[in-house]
Amino acid sequence: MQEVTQLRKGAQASATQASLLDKLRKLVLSGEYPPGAPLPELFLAEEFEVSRTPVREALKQLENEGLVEIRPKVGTFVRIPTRREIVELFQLKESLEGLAAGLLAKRGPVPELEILKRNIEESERAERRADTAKYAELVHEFHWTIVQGSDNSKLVEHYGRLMNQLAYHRIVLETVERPARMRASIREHQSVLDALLEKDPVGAELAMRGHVNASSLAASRGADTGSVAGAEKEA
Amino acid sequence: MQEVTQLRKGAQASATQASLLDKLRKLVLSGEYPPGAPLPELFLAEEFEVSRTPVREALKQLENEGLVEIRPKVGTFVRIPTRREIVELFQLKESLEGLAAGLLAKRGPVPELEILKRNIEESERAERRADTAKYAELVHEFHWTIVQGSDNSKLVEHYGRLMNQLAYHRIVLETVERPARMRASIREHQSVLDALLEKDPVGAELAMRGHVNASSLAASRGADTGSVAGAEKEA
DNA sequence: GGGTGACTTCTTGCATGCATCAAAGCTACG
DNA sequence: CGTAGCTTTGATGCATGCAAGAAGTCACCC
Repeated sequence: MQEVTQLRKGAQASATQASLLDKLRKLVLSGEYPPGAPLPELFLAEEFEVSRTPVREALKQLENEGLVEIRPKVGTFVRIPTRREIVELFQLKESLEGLAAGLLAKRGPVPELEILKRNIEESERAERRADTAKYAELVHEFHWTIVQGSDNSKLVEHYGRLMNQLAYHRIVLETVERPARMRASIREHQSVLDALLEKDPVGAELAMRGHVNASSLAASRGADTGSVAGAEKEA
Repeated sequence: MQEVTQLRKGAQASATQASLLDKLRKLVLSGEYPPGAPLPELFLAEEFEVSRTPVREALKQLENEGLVEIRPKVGTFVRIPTRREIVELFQLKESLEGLAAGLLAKRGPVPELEILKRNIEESERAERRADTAKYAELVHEFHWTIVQGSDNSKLVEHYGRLMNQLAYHRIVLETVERPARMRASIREHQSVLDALLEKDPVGAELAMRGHVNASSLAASRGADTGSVAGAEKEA
């Protein structure tokens, strides 16, 4: 089957570049390559059946996104975010999501509000069923809906970068924070939505920030289970 | 220890690479290559006496920073930020600087406060002398001092990316907004500092946001210089 | 036995050749 | 005169060769 790919290599054209970056990002974010793991260009090149050049470019991009660290003449490694960085990112998250909520509130009646309403209803059902997986997915959707509803592409862009770096800790959030805070979290989502429906930007921003802050606190408290691999030691 | 690694991230990378990126960025930001101008790899390679490879990597980075646009198989061009993006970026700026001011206020007595105090004093002198160049520099310093004083490296990082994209409009701010708003702006700086001295995070954040917002309004009002090259055609 | 030095190996960094593709220009035809 | 299709051109995208540097290894000397 690979033969076909080989033969058609020319026809794939630009698909290579973007998809390679996506694949690599996914592998890093999913923990397939754990923090601290080396990512040799040649290895990846063979793995994905391309030459070192596109792999190299993808790695550079990932470095820029804060997901890997390139040490010149040494190698590329999956980055280990420090505890401090996590806290910093959560502070940013609070601010950006607050901004998003405020902007969305100013937009008046938009389809996003209906989506959020349904999201909360579904969340309540998931909570009653104790379906934490579904619940986690819904929470993720809720936050992204608000950010994208801000109608500010630059905000979405920065938020995306931020969330990529927090992707690891989303796992923590979903396994530690969620079960304990489900009820409270849903209530907070509801107050955000209430403020949005009343077109109250200040209220929406404050509600959102309060919610994110509460989640973050719970998350970083629970994050003391960290240190995935023993690669925490730095030279 | 990890801090050191962190800090070096931007600075390192085999002298050629980093300096090449800096040079290119500077040329784009300064307007040496105006918006819409093509940036052929080969041309730049000869210009800087390196091969296409490092040029290519630098351009990719600049694309990631939002300064250039790479159209596959066509070429790389200096990016023209749309009016809308400018507005979006100013919204982000307000939020991030507000966050920074709040965080700085929480930090208690730090050397930054003294720096800000002196900055305002100097600004007043510059204003009396009608020295707009010096004044512009001081304003820039004031804002950056607060952001860096937030002691949040991720915030600094995102803010830097943002300001790079606004670099063009800094010129507008400095030529249009400044002269008209000098007095008001200084007063606003003073109220930010007052809140900081009182360790009032909420007050500091609000003062900062009010100030940024006022500046942004003035700036976008004056920014009607848009549509530079004719490459604006949309599909 | 401990430490120092050169070496080996593995990795990246850069240069360059070739294939590919988008767009502009030209030709021929309706 | 206009337009469709072909050709030419110029740029990127990718592959690959080569050199340089950083770590770890091993032998050798004290």
